[in-house]
Amino acid sequence: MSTQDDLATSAWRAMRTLVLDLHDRRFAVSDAIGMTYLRAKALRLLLPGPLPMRELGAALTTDAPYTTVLVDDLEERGLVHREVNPADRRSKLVHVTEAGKAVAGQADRIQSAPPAALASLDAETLAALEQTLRALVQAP
Amino acid sequence: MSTQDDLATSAWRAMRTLVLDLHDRRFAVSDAIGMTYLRAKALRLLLPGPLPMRELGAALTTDAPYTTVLVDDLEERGLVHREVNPADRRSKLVHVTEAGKAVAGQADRIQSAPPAALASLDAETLAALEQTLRALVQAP
DNA sequence: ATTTTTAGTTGTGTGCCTACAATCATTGTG
DNA sequence: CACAATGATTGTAGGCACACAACTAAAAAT
Repeated sequence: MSTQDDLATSAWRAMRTLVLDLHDRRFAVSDAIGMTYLRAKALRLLLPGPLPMRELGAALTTDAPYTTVLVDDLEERGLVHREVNPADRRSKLVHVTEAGKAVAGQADRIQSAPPAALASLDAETLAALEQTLRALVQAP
Repeated sequence: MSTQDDLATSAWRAMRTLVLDLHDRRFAVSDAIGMTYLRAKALRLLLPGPLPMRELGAALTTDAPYTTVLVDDLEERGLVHREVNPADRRSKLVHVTEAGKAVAGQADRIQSAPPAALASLDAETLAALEQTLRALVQAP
């Protein structure tokens, strides 16, 4: 049982090392698109559909005032626009513009490009890895 | 070939989601030990042995001036101390104190605790995952 | 021996993010 | 209707990390 825990810890440590140390893409992303990682994350979150300010802030773990600042900036860049929520005129829905989608896609392409060593695993190993990881993401 | 790339991208995305979104421990760490994640990282880097300021800064990707500020802070907290490098009296070796080791250990325990779903994988799947991830970390 | 290079420090300025208080408009509740 | 609660905004203050310039001390190069 101790071995099981040790293996899990080792696997988790390796995963963290890969993502945080060996292949951290945050610098590359903000460098390529000329804005901070948080702004890129906001655009990414808006891709599936518009969100009210409040929900966007919750997803970014930013408080309401800073969410306003952030969306102001994205709006000035033409990547996003606000619309009053017809269901509740207090709230505003944030939509991504076409330009915003382009930037989000660019950021996603950089972030999601797998490390060379991962891409060149043999087919079976890769398939098994992918399946296990996907299950872990889905897990409760 | 396209499938191989897709699998690699999917695996990489899942890994990033796990580490960055679902099980980000940076808040928990800095909250528990009362200092920023970067300071905790510095302590962790010094665990295997003392490092000159320059190498520590390189490992943290901080420039020389900020490395000084950072080590000043850790030294005031009693977690670290400087000694002139006997081999080159220009440079200083940063050592972790016993108190520093305790804090680093605490941080590491929080960071390295694997998610429940990972720890409860069946033995074969976990062993295969661990082996693959460890190979990826070692890869050039 | 003079010059150049390297390691570290001090000081200054700046950007991003966080936190909190106060305000306005709109919605829900007694 | 009066009142409280909610969504968003404006303003302010602070910490962390980053970047640049200038300086001291020691080592290396010529």
